Parts: sequence; C-alpha cells; structure tokens
Amino acid sequence: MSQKNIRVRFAPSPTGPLHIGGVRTALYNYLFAKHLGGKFILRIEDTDQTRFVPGAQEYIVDSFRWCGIEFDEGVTKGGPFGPYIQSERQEIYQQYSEQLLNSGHAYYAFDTPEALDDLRKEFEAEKKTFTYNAEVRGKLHNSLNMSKEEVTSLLKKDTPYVVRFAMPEDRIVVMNDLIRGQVEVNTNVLDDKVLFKSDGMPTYHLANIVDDHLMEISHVIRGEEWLPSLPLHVLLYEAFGWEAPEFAHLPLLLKPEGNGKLSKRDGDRLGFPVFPLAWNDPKSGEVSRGYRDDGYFPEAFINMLALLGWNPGTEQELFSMQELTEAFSIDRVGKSGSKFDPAKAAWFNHQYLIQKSNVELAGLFIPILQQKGFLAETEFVENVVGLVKERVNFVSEFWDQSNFFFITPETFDPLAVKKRWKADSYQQMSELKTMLSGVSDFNAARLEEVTKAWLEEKQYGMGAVMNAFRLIIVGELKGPHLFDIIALIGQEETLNRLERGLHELGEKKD
RNA sequence: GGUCCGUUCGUCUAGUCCGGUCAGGACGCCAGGUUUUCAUCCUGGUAACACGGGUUCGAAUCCCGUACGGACUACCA
Repeated sequence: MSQKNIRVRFAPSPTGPLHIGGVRTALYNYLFAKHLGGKFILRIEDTDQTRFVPGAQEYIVDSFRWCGIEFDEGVTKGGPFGPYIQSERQEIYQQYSEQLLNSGHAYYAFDTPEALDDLRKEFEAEKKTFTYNAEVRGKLHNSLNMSKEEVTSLLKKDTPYVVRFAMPEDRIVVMNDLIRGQVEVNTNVLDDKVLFKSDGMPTYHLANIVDDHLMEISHVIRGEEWLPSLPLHVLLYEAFGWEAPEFAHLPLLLKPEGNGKLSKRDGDRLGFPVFPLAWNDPKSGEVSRGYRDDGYFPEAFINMLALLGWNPGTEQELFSMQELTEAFSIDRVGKSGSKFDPAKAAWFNHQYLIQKSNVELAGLFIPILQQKGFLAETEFVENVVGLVKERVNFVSEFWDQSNFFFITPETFDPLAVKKRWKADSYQQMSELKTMLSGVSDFNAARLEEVTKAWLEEKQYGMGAVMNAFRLIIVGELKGPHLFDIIALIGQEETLNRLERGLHELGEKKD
C-alpha cells in the first residue's frame, strides 16, 4: 500500500505570545507527524502587517525549544519549500490570485471599506445581516458588473481593490473531518470572502491554501475556530484543481470556571499562566507569566497539555515525549472542549519533580538560595532537596519546606509551643542536649539509635520528647524525619539550637 | 439573529462505531491507617451518562426533538 508522505505544519501569526492552546495544537501536529514518521513544519503567517508584534516570532521559536517540540523544516530551519514566512511569498500569492481571477472563480471588488460598513449598518437597522454573496454581488461595485475596459481602466488608475472568491450557489459542500466525521454546509449561507487585500497581501484563506498545497501538507490539524472556514478552503482547493489535504479540527481549551475560551484574563484571575514563557508586551509594557517562569518542567507541561483533549485509552497518565509519539493517534482526540485544571497541572509537575535527581534539583534550588543570600555547599543542598522533594510541587516551594536547614529558627510557632512545650520539656531537652553532645558519630541512624535507647532508659514518652525537640530545631511542627535534619545540620548547630531553644522557651510551669 | 460544532463524577476522561458489567481510572475533596510532626505512602469514601420522546426484552451507546454551551459570522488570523 503506497502512502503519501506525512507532512504537517503549525502556522502561527506573530501577533503576540503563543497561547497554551496554540502550543497544544502544535504538539498534536508534532506527535502526529512523529508517530507516522512524517515531517513537521513551522510557517509564519504574517499577512496582517498591522498586527505584527516585534519579538513574537522569536517568542514562538523559544517556546517550542523549551517544550522540546522540534521542527524539521521552517522559519528557523530552512528547507526545500521556503521561504516559510508568508510576507516573503507575496508574488506567489499574487500569481495564484490571478489564476483564480482568470478562471472565473474570483473577481475584483472596488467597494470601499466605508461603503461596506454603511451597508452593514443599513442591514443591521432592518435586523438583517449583510453578507457579500450571490444575492447582492450583482448590485455592488465589482468586476462582475463592469465591462473589461472599465475594470482595466480602474486598475490602471491604481484604484484600491480586493479580490473576492465567487462563492458558488446552491451547493452542498460535503467535508470530512478526522475528528468530527462528515460535515455538510450549503454554500448559500457562505459569503464571497476576500482572498487578496488592497494592501497587496493575501488573506489567511488564500495564503493558507496556496502554501499548504505548495509545501505538500498532507494533514491540516488546527483549532476548531477554523471549522467554519473549512467549506471555503475545500472550495478553494477545488477551484485550483488541487487535491485537498485531510483535516482535523481540535476542540478548544476552555476556562476553568464557567465556560468560554481560555484567555489571559482567566490566568491572571485564577493565578496560573496561559503562556509557555513569560511575555513582556512591547507596546503596553504589561508582563504576563509563563509556565517556564512559574517553575513548570517542560516535560510536565507537555504531558499535561497532551492529556488535555487526548487520551491513550489505557490508564497510563505519565508520558515522556517519546512515549507520547508512540501512543498518539488523532482518532483518540476528543470532540468537546477541555477545561484547564491548574490543580492537575501542579500534580503533573510534582510527578516529574520527584523523579528528578537530587543533583539536578539542587542545581535549580541553589540560585534561589543565593538570591536569598545563602551560599550553601552543593552536597548539603543535594541532601536537603532529597529530604523535602516529596512535599513540594515546584522548585520554588523548596525554600518554604527547607529554610530551617539554612537558618536557626528565630521564632517559635506559638500554637506549637502551646501544644508541645510542656512542664517537663525544659528538663528533658537539657538532658537531651547533654546526651547528644556526647555522641561521636553524628549520623541519622546512630542518632536515632542512641536517642531511642536514652528515651527507653529515662522512660520518657517518644511523642512528647520528639515534638519538643522538633519545635526547637525547626521552629514549628513540620519537616522531614528529625534525625535526618539534625544529622545534616550537624552536631554543633544542633546543640546550638537546643541551647537557644532552652533559653527562648524557658521553663514552663503547669 | 444566522451557520456549524459540542454535551458521562467539581475537573480531565474510559466506555458510544459493533446496544446487555454495581458506568472504570486519574486530579481534587473527605475519612481511616502508617509516621515523633507535616508531607509522602496505603486503604476506603464522595460524585456523572443535560432533558424529553421513540426503537428494543434491554439504551450512556441507535433515531428524533428540546435545552444549554462554544466557535464563526472583518480588506484578523
């Protein structure tokens, strides 16, 4: 069985930072291609010059690099089908626009934007919707209603014009979507879309079809917002006499509360990022947070995104990129939109964090410590993260869980004091201090052994002693195994903290 | 308004094509256990087929309708 080459593309507009919905679309394209041994192309669709944002393209490229989504061809890689930036392909679109004009599938329209606006308002006043279609095109200012001479004369005078698609009448367009199945639309509800703008640039529709054809794209996997334009696109392929690629329209990512498309606002309000990387808007100066900057691991981010709308049909939830490419299949993509859940995203990060080596985690934690003014030894930090990594979701939470390894507690949690600093605590801690000062081999196992023996001998309650001890060492009733803590901070610091605790907490009478 | 798409626990979802298990898993939440504390971990629990008809011995699954939600409806993508 001969199969055509699998080639897919992700084609963002450089109008700002990439939304996580866009990252997911790119991810599914990537996984689809890699699963089938195909190629993945990055194309930049910058045909709207008014919306161009400096830095957006670089942002997009950086985001994918961080995520581990790699392109085979495209704007940074080059390739045999370039250029991959649409603004550099202007003459190509011009040429194909003319082809459509010549074949009668398109026509020149000289209506000014103002004239069309007025018409829209008029229609609206009568509670109707203005559509530039077969019904009205005969009465408007376009080449369909003029002689050849009139048209050439207008063109010669540089009259602004657009090229519109002549939408056929009374046709049922039957389309197939890999996710939704067969979809039918009557062309009478469609309009004569602009294909080529008066500024000399094509619209998305023309550029997209031309490029997908020329770049030999086999599958178009894009967001659901494009489903309404699918009939136009199918008709365009037909008008050119080209074989259309296969289409798959992905469901949207929804906001966590209520309904609607996930937006930056939701992220700000609910406290999670909607962009992969932090973004500094060059115009407004506004800064948006990003997953990378919020401490997500790229593996966790990708894993979380992959499972939002797709599932393997098994109970596996943790996937490396490699495992994802092996398991991915477009027909296991769901039809309905997914609400993004920040809590589950954090859980994914936790899963990846606990899998990481102490060496790697220490490498991430040390800069944070340095920022706080602590210059701890690498080995010490490695031991610390090893003890606390089970209890955090993010590297940024390490400090809260481990500050007592680096600083002697200044204060003692009043509630804990009330609960655990009893009448005989002072006496017991004094004796413990004496006992510990005599221990020569200060390691966790040995300390546990001698302390338990001492407890036994003195007939002191384990709970009472250990809690008071923890209160003195940590400042509150939290943290890892206490003997691990004191072994790490060392004998001198342990005795020092006992001394200090005894002094601060004093004897309690009750 | 019109067109198209969608609808299973609070959330992500399995199951739907090829009707027939107490509708399964995960996150969250709750309870219990383990632990010197907290967390981890273990055990258990909570909780859903949008609604109404129809077809059928039997419907989450097939058909029709309704409701609700979403996308689109620019010389933006």
